[in-house]
Amino acid sequence: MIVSTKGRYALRVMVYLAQQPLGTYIPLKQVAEAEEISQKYLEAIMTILSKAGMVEAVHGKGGGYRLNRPPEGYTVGSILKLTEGSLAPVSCTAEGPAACSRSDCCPALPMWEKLDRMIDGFFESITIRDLLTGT
Amino acid sequence: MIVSTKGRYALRVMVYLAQQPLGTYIPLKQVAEAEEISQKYLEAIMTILSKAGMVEAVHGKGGGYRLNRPPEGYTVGSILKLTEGSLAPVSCTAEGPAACSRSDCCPALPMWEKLDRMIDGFFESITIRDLLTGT
DNA sequence: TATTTACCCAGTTATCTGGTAGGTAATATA
DNA sequence: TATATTACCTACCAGATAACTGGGTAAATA
Repeated sequence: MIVSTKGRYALRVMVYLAQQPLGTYIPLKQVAEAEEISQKYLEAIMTILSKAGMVEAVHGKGGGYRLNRPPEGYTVGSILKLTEGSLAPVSCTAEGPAACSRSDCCPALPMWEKLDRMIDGFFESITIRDLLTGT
Repeated sequence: MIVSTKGRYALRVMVYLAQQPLGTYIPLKQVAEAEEISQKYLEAIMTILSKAGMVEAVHGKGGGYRLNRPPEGYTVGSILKLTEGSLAPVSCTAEGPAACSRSDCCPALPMWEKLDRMIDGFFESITIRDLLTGT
């Protein structure tokens, strides 16, 4: 499994926020209820997105989260990489320092690298707007 | 991570067997030593491949494993599906009965399905021969 | 000051990964 | 026939990860 609930929840929140009136802050509680996701779990996810500058967060009453770019400004890849850490389908291509000792003679390595690039290209070619419009 | 060591070890064994003199049975011990893989762990993997008819196994002295098809007769996908169980990158497309309750309105589902088909097509288009020759 | 919100940290339960241990069954050779 | 060699079977285990939960603190507003 490449993408866990963490990344999928993040995408759902971004899509949800993209559907809200422009500029308004949406409290997490509302998102969690609408999307039927554990609010506590979402908190951790949103903090990641907030720290990375993907969303704007405002404390206190009337606060919450909102997007700071148009939906087409977010690629699915950028959100998943943040929340999942990596999208590498095999550890062979994921780790830099802890590289496989057989990497110089591994007959499968080129395949993994190709797959890696393919998956990255796939996710980078899709934006939140595409998810909204079903393109 | 889509592919764990289990699937990667299976591929390595198949490549190793493909490099041996035609028709000879190779004991697991030899494979494990040459590939530096835990023999006990490999046993479990080879039993899966053997039961599925991917390799021929012969007990006793002079026995071992050998391929029963030419290397181009094995797709990487067929081996990985056996050993990994599934290559689905998200649980959304993996489970049949335990399907997601939001699948009918999920804006991301088409994306997951497309990715699923892409990955499947990728692995099915590569054979053990391709790994051998580096094609 | 009280309430509402985001944010931080620690623990929990279940599942999966990558093994290990200790056998049994089948086959060949001496 | 005895012995060694091989595949195969069952069970267990330690560590990591996923997916939460609980109990706070900090910031902002009414």
